[in-house]
Amino acid sequence: MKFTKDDSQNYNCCTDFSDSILRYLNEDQKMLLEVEKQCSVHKKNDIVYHEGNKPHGVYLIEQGVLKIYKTGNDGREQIIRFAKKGDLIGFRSVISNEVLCSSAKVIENCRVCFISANVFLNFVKENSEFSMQLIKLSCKELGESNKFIIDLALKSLRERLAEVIILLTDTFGLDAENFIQVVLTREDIANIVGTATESIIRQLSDLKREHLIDLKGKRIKILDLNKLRKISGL
Amino acid sequence: MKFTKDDSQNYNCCTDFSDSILRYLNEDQKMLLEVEKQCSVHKKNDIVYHEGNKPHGVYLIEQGVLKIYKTGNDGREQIIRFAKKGDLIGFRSVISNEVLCSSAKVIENCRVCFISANVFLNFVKENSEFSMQLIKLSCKELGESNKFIIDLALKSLRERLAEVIILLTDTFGLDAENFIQVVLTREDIANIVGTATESIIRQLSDLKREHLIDLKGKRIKILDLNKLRKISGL
DNA sequence: CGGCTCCTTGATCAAGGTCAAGACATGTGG
DNA sequence: CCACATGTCTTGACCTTGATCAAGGAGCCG
Repeated sequence: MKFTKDDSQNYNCCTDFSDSILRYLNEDQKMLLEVEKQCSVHKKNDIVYHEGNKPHGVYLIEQGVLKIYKTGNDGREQIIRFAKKGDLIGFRSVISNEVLCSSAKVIENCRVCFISANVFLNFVKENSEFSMQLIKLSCKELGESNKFIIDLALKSLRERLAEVIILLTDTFGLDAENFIQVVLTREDIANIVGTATESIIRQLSDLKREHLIDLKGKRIKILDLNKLRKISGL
Repeated sequence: MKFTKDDSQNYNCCTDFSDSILRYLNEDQKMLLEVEKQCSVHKKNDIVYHEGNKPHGVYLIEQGVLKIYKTGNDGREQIIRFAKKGDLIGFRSVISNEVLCSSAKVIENCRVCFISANVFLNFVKENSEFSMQLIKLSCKELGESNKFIIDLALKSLRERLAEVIILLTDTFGLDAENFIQVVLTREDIANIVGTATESIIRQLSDLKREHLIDLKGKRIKILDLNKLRKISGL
């Protein structure tokens, strides 16, 4: 389990919360946060937190991409979702005061801002607007998780892969050439879709053969989003 | 879509909130609730709410059992969880102000207490203790949903069935003869586990042959909970 | 009794998992 | 810069799991 922490903590980061839930903190809380926050930098494959451990606090993603996943008994991992700039992670376990039920691993080098459990819980207790927004956030995530359950239970591999490609497109956007702006291994994709790496490779080349996507190494280029949407059953 | 509503609404029900999240309401709110609540009785197979509709409010289960499920494109349904006495359902959609993402159907005749969206949202806004508890509740459900995703993605049919039997035991308890105190069709069980009815029947008779459970009609008798736990991989 | 619904079993089949081998790419140390 | 090692991708062959289809049985109720 690798863990890298940059020494230069608490340099001037996280000063802009405008696109995160922290924008709902009041002025006093924002000032407190400036003092209490602990920023750090993590490299690809670093593990920011690991399931089974006690949560020490929450993390706001300043920059970069992480995967949030759980590991099964046989070691296979299932990716639950991704976190990127502006996302708050780790609050579920802090709120419900349970051990962490998932791990967070860096996919693209990132900068995160740590807020200790105490400080965070006080923010929630003392600020009804913030707590309302946090309920909304957890309800939104709950809705997404429930949708995920349906997908896994009721959809075929092909349908799920099409849906994941759309999800990645929505989450990370496309560049000028219509490539999805994130680089994942085939194994990562398999671990989102919930299948074997080889199966993903076969399904991807099917989609390429049908001219719905194109493949350049690990990068995926979107050719026909509408047909993908149709396949995914949305 | 059947829907039965007893005429005798608002008879003396729901006076005891001691085992539900509504116990965190303050005295004023409890009084308001007495005026605002709308109680009703629903028979087996009634649909209390249906996915895709706008949510009008939340429901507290006074008595009985419901299944919370989603329907796939091909009509197959996936049960997400059950609700019983003391459970609050429908709040996710009310909070995030989206259409209902699941349906609720009666499995055992039940009495529910309806609280309109407006009244409920005011409860949340005005009472920080209540809102804190609601965050906890939704985080707890989020944790369970995430666990469900792993099960579906990483576990075999046999493992999942063992886990569901344990879940049913924990949720509904055992009677004096060790029968699980809920009656589900084989199809219902299949729709929790996420598989076909016939597959469930085969797996159930395997477990019976191994003397881990016994079957009397629809009723399931627990013979060896420890081995079931072992199989489920918990 | 006849008409439901639900359960059960057997036969067959397809989707996707697993294993093995090779290709390609990337990175590292000498 | 090369040689090597490592990680990832790809393909083919094969096999297992569980889905589907079909038919019959059991229980229940008007």
